[in-house]
Amino acid sequence: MSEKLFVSAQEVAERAGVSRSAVSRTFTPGASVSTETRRKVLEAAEALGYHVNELARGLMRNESGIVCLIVSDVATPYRSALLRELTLLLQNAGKVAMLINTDRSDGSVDRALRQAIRYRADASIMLSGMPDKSIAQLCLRSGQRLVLINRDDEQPGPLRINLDDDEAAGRVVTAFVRAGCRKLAFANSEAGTPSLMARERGFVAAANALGIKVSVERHGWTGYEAGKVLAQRMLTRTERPDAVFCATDLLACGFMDAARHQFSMSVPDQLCIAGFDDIEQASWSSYDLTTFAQPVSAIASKAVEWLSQPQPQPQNDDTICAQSIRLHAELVWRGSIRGG
Amino acid sequence: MSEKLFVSAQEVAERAGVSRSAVSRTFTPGASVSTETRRKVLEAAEALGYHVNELARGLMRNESGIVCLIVSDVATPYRSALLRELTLLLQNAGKVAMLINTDRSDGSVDRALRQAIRYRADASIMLSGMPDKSIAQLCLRSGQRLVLINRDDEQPGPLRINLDDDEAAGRVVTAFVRAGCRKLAFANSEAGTPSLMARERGFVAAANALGIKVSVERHGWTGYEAGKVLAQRMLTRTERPDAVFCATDLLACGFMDAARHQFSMSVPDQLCIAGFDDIEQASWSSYDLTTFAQPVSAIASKAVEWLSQPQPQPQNDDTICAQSIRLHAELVWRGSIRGG
DNA sequence: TTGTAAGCGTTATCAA
DNA sequence: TTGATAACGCTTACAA
Repeated sequence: MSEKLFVSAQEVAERAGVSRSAVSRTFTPGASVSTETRRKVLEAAEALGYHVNELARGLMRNESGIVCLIVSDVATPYRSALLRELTLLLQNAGKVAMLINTDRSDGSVDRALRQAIRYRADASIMLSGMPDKSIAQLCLRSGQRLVLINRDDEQPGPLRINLDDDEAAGRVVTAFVRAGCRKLAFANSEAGTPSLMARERGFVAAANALGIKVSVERHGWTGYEAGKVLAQRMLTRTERPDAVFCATDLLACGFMDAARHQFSMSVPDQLCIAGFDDIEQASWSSYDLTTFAQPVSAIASKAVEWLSQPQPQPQNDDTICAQSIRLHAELVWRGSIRGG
Repeated sequence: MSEKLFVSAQEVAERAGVSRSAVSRTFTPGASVSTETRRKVLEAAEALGYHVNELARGLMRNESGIVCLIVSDVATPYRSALLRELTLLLQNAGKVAMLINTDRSDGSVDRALRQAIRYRADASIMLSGMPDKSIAQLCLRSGQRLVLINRDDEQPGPLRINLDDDEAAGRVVTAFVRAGCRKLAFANSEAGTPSLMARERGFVAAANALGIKVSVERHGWTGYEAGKVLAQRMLTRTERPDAVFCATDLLACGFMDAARHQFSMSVPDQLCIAGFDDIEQASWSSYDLTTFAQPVSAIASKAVEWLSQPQPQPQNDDTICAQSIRLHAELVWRGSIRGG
């Protein structure tokens, strides 16, 4: 807006009595400047309140330092925890996070990626949604790196970080059975994201392998309220489950509250419950929920580490060095399953 | 990085058989282009996968479209809710959010603001911390706008959004007294931020006006665990309070859990509790907490609205059109105080 | 309505 | 080590 308000390297150079390139070099790590010129420049810069213009620098270097975080439901405990970790590590790596909110509307994710391209982000990290194949390819062709966290393995993108959801789900079955439960249930949302579905499949498969049938119910969008509704549905049946695995902690909290306060059931005596994510609330005394911990900091550091590496390889247009990382979700034992 | 990967307006112009300025105009709302040229340009752009370079555009226009959100403890329910609202509204206003995480270390906030300057952000919105006066002045002189949410009224910055914390605290006293409570307590953190202290002062003052003494305790950093510790301290005394106002919902949840599960007290029969923020968890059945709602969306829309206004006025260097907005925190009645 | 040309604040190249 | 000079990709007078 309006008249030249920010101080430019030119002005600093004039005041310090050096060339503008001397100023540039002073602020470029690893450039050769004599201590004397450096001192003069820094002094002038300080006095004038000069700060490098990253817009111009990014234009020249073809590297903006910006990393886009594409995410929906930022206010959700698990998402915000991951966000915290990512922004922290990005900052330490000398990058800066641009936050783009998506919703469930059509094209929301694509718009986010286009935004990332317009700002010439060095990379985009997707925590939610699935990008259209063509737009993702455009990102990659443009030299933008793409990281997909807990997204589909089918999705395009050079780095994919996933958990062992299905295998984890199997471990819950073991825990439930060991606690003497035989009437298992799985409470899911209708979101249908790959990780959610993998948990469901893994749970059902492991139970079936033991000759146990699982009643599955899906409702809403992975929130507390949906968990309550699911409980209302499953606990009003003639044959109540004696153990339920909820696809996320938020569902589990809602389920547990409904079971206790609306159906006067005691957890874990009459009903064992397990969740997934290990959000902060899972450890609160009122819930004391047995759950799987998302290795949030491991996820974040894998992602940022990968982004900080120079540039993997020459890039042949199509499958650009796709890489997949599978992390382990640790079971956190608490009081919502009998006989820990 | 490597060879020119992104498509430039130049290339689009060549393909479309027009000048580069025609391309520029096509992507500038309100510029004069004939429908025919526009069509040709859009076609070529689509085919080539062209996207305006906001870095270069920002350089020219002296307006980056970037708004920095400076915040600590992003993963906290209230903060992340505010963050959600802000990013959403900013996007709708055609801006983009840059997220900068601060911590309690010295200079953390100043570093964040310097980052904002380097990226030539149009504005910075501070949800946490207090900027050094000199760096804040630098922002303002540089033409960057500053919004302070729930910060000190003393702090520099042209737009300050605050709540009526002290007045709200007074209303809790009334509610407690009406419920028959006489032994009041206030549970605070050691953070000492202006809004927290205002709640404390308002509560104590209103109680004193009624001839009631308040026991005040401060501990930790406004989290669930701190609430538990505070409960342990205040409930092991010979004279237990019969009502406690916690400075935030997170403290209240911790306090309530400790009271119930460690001291077997019944809420609200033996102990009335109130909180502040109205985080999602406050409405969960296990807590059912009476609290004050932060008018999150009002806060966000006031901030973004103000940013979207052209540019208030000519700006005389020092106190640049400082403006203060005071919003009302509504009491949300739930079950943690008797006799709602 | 269109094209030409001059900047915006950097960094990179290349002599000196 | 230093200083000119040419990019980078865009917008915006100004002239046609």
